[in-house]
Amino acid sequence: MEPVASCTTRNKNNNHRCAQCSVRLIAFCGILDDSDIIQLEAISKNKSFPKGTNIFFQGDQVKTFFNIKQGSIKIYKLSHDGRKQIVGFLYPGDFLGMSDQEVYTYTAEALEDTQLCQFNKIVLENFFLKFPKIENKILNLVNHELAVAQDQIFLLGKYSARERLLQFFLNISNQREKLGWGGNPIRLSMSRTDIANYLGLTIETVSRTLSELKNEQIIRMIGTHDIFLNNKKQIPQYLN
Amino acid sequence: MEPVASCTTRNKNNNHRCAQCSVRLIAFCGILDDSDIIQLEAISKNKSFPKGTNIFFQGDQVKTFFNIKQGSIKIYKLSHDGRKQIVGFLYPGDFLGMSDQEVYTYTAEALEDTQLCQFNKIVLENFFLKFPKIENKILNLVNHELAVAQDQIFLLGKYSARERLLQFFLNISNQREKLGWGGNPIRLSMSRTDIANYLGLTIETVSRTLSELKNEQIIRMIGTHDIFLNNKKQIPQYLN
DNA sequence: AGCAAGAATTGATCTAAATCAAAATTTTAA
DNA sequence: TTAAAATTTTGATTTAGATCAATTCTTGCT
Repeated sequence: MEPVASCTTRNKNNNHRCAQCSVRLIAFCGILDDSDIIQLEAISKNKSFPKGTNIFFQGDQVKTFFNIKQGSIKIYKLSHDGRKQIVGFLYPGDFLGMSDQEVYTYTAEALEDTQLCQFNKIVLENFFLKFPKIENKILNLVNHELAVAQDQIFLLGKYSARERLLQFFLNISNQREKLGWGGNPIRLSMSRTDIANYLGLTIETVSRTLSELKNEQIIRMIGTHDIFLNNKKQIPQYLN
Repeated sequence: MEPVASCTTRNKNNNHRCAQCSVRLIAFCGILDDSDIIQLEAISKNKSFPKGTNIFFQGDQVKTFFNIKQGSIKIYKLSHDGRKQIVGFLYPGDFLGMSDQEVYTYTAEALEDTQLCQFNKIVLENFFLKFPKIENKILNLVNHELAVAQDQIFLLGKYSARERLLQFFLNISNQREKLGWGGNPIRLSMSRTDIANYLGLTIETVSRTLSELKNEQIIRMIGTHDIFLNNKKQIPQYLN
């Protein structure tokens, strides 16, 4: 085989990546059928972000949208005086980068090596005109993000430290199930510092509460980042 | 004049209510021009909700969407064990009733006598197909709601009681300015109980903190529901 | 106008989680 | 493989805001 043929083969495979994509069923692109998705593929680009790298910064001009294929991301806001608050964790299938302004309203950072599908904002917005279904699906996803944010407001306004952690684990577990990656253990891709920040607590409180939950056999841990929910069905009771 | 003519006149006026509507400039319908808005008018209905009445309940099937014309609304979630958390206040121009599910994920209640513009969900969704601009504008509004919710997460996660109240007043003040109803005083249409609930505090803490802010001349109050920000530009400093 | 009933304020005490401090464990890198 | 750095856990103490408890102030209502 000559190099050109090999290159063609590579491109061919690349041209079918959407059809084979593991998150297609839950991501916005899933609304398109096999024949239409080829057109979306043509305007998308694969991007890799190693652990700890920033995907964009709060205040940057919005020029690109992303679809998460693999990995996980934290999004956080900084206040004028430097306080930081994580406002969400994003997982495969989530859409990232839309804003109500011309600039991103938060910073996005990869929690582990992460694969994204990248779109130029203008190009994708023009694509909406051709396939309004996509815009509708994205509206759906944004509505879901809003519901998740409102749940987090409830958690921060009304839940105790123990309830916050249990709810957090339930959320991750449910998220994994949606991806077809259900069951125990749950891998926590974020540090204790990130968990504490997200839940409006300190690392000390998180650590102490985890120790309590372990003693009471409600959870079990392997190392520091893999967690078993011993009886998931029973956990909602502990939230009351 | 005979009654029929008078009735016709009334209908005529009614048919122009969108063109004259005070919130058109900021609401989703503002994206349509005078000739198109007549069609939107035809599928909309005026509704009045007296103070304290529910517009819909968490768990109800989503059958109608609303546009707020006048008044204000609180939206809140209830947990299984009866705890309540207000997740937002809505004002003229805001779009209400969309959900990521088949059912509303929160309850909506009028804080004062409130005028809404009502749409059947299915009918409006079909309207999107004819005027995709509208769906795009609503996507914008939902993105804004999401940004507001993320700001509230920051507030609950990182701000002290005093900062929460000051930020709350700034938000209302900015909201009023957007409506062209800027300047002091700000009318608080909600009770101390609602403010406290929304800010993740107790009424006692809200009351005490208000007294402090009054003593320090940062705010001034007329009665219990009208509030002056003595130096609005300076307030962001107190947030650090 | 007067008087309940609810809403808001003020005071005293308590407590969950924060902060300060140190030890143990895990990860990284040489 | 080991040592340094970083992360996590555990302990002692403090504190902002919650809770419990009266008053005071509004606001409908007859």
